[in-house]
Amino acid sequence: MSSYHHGNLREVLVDAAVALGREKGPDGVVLREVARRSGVSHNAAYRHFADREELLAEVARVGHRELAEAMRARARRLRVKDPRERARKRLRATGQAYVEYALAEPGLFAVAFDNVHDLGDLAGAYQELVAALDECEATGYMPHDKRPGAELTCWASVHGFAMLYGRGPLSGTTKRERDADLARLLDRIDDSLTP
Amino acid sequence: MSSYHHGNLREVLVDAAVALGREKGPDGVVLREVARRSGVSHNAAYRHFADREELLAEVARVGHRELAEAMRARARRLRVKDPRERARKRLRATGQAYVEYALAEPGLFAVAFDNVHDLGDLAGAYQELVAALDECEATGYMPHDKRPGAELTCWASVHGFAMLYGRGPLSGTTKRERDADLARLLDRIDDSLTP
DNA sequence: ACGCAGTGTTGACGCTGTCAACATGCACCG
DNA sequence: CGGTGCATGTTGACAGCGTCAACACTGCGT
Repeated sequence: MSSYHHGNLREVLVDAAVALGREKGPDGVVLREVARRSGVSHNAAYRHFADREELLAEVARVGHRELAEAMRARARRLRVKDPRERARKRLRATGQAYVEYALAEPGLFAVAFDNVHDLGDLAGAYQELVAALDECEATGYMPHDKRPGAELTCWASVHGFAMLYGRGPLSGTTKRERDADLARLLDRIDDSLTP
Repeated sequence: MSSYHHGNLREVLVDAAVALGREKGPDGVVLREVARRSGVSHNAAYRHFADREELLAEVARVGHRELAEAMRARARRLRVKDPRERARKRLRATGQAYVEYALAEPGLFAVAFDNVHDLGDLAGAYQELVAALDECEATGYMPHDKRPGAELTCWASVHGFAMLYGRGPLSGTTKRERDADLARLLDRIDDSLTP
């Protein structure tokens, strides 16, 4: 054993906790299992986190970052010239990335949303949505009177979809059918924001 | 003690479990606490439920019923003559009742959605939504080409709203502001379903 | 009158989060 | 250079949880 004092135990613990969150969701992030996987005694984590809650919050932060990054990455890949068409596609891509992340990482997504209490925690993802909507308005794709509150309606639709198809009552749906349903949802969002 | 054999312990246990679910959500439904509140030893519940999961499923069923009933009650109160206007108001009322139940009973709502695996569990509430949409189509308020998949978009919007404003990142919002946001959401649903 | 199936109880096990007491080793101060 | 204090890791304990096995009571059908 190189050192009794670990050096970067905190980081190792967070990594293990994130792995557990990814695999099994919020209830899978168990302090003693995190310690086991980190090759350290139970209780070692208490030198770095006040309690389980605090470790979970750290895992949640990782989820928030990954979600925001997934949305940003998807927007960056857009190759459209026409400004209005670009704005439209960008809003769509934002929503699609949100749902796809939620379905690809159900465990982390659940942790991320169980441990969020104000909008600031989701600043990254939220600002990506705001930027997409701003572009829709700036290019004239969306009329000004539809702009207020548009974040909420878009977010709610997409978040609800992720919930219903993730661990929810529609989780049994085929991927094929789910994709079609998502496309339709995005169509309706378009309809609701354009004149 | 009137009788060693209780008679209707199962019912008593479910009631206690429902009360706990209402107060503290899914994690609050603790077998031993349910037994304590029912004035019975821990383990008594095992004569009526295979495990905690099975008791939780029963609590969830109560949530499903209450939700469906809240939606039905709201629809029944409608007093509108003009068929198209009636259909419009009914759809609105359905969504509003859904959100209001979720926010009024966050604990039970969470239990209900954590323990649902197929659409059949929510048959009551779902059929209320289907009926409202059918009426929209039948009266010509909604064009036929918008009908397919309309359940999903409506449900997703409203469910996402309930999540975000319930235990989610927007739970800090004023009731006043929340009501305004909900009204706007319902407006957008209207926009997306009408030509 | 009796025995048996249904229902409730007691006690145990291993798991969890958390607290208190103890051990270790690095960094700094004399 | 030698000691010491503080950060960090360990050990052991406790209560609470879900669950299993063994036991106890009770009333029903024969």
